[in-house]
Amino acid sequence: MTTTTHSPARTREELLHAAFCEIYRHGFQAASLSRILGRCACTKGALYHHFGSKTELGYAVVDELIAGWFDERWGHVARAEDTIAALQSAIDSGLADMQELSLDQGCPLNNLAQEMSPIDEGFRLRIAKVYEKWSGIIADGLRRGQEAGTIRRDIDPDKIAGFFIGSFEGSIGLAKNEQSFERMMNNIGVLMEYMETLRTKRAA
Amino acid sequence: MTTTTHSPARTREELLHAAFCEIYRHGFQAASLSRILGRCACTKGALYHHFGSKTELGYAVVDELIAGWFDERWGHVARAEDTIAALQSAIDSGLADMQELSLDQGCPLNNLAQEMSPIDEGFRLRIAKVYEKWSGIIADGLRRGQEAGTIRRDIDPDKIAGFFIGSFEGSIGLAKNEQSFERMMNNIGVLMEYMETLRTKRAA
DNA sequence: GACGACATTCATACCGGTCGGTATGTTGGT
DNA sequence: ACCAACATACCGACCGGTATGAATGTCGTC
Repeated sequence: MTTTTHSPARTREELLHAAFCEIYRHGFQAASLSRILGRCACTKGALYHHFGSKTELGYAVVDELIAGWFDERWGHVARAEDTIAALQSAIDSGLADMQELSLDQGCPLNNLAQEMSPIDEGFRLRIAKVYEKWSGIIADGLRRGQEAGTIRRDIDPDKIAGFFIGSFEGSIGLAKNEQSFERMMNNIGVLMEYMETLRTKRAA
Repeated sequence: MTTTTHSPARTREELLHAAFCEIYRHGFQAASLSRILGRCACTKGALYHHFGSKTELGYAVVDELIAGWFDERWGHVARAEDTIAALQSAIDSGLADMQELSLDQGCPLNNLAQEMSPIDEGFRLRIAKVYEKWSGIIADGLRRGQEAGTIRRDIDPDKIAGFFIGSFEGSIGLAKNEQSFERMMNNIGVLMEYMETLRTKRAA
């Protein structure tokens, strides 16, 4: 079991991580295999042993890395009693990452979505799956609130969930171009103020 | 003055248009000069006569094409009495374009912003200029409304303008990945409902 | 437990194609 | 004669992908 060199799974993970970094910085199309390999000290043989093509490597980054990070950040919303408060706490706890990463480079998922979804159906479907899960968590939470009487019944949870995600991603994208942390916080602040208006008077 | 072939200005415009189309479809980095040239039946000599590099060609697309289109669509908001109604009418009048273009390809400016702003300061500044003008028009309109008593005085026009643009672009981006016109209309609908809450009770 | 057959896990060298960019030639107007 | 406005041919660099071979276990057999 113990090997002097890397285990095969370890090499695969290193490739995935290196690929993600290059894709995050330059986009998928402009991320060259040689730079990815240089970043993790692997060779092309290792890459094409674990992945059939550059595209499949990109797919794996979405499925195995990015999708997991979204679960880490937003998963607890699914088990929270107060959905709106849970969204706020997810934002607050990710604030450090957002200041140092999202502000410069944006959201990895949104970057890929904007670049690849119109030209590669495989990327589009994989990205859509992540968005659907995220959206479903929020919508379900709002529905639970409606049943519990804490969220207004005259709003459509699916619409609101889509609006939240769209506004959230749009705010990161705008702030990234403006290089303004203040812009990002302002926009998210307005968004969360709006979310608060979805509570029933009884809940407030 | 009359020439049998193209005038120099005409050739330049054709290059700009072809470059925009390729950049819009594939992104700036993946837009190859050979495909751009094939699209407008020009040669590399013509391109490098009018533009110093591929990057300068891209800059010109932002400055001379995209910026102008934003003025066409949103410029009238600057002269409108009811800013929120003017935003709604700008959306309504652009609905056809949004259904056939934005839904598949997204917003040209936002696409470029997400791809290029982190890796090329020249792009970032040119794109920021367009966003600032757009944002300024909306914020100024809201300020006029505040002075006239039709817009609530407890809101910050600059914050709201940034939120509007972020949500708007985010909604287009989300709908583009989901390929759902309904998602886009839902999100913009929620956004405009929120904008309506910015009116004073007197104005409503 | 020694040994050979086999599969896994890579490393190296190389491929044709395309990239952005340039050097030089040609043409038409003034 | 001169210069703007191109057209053509060509360049080295780099791209994604492949062919081949070398280690390194893995496992059945005796």
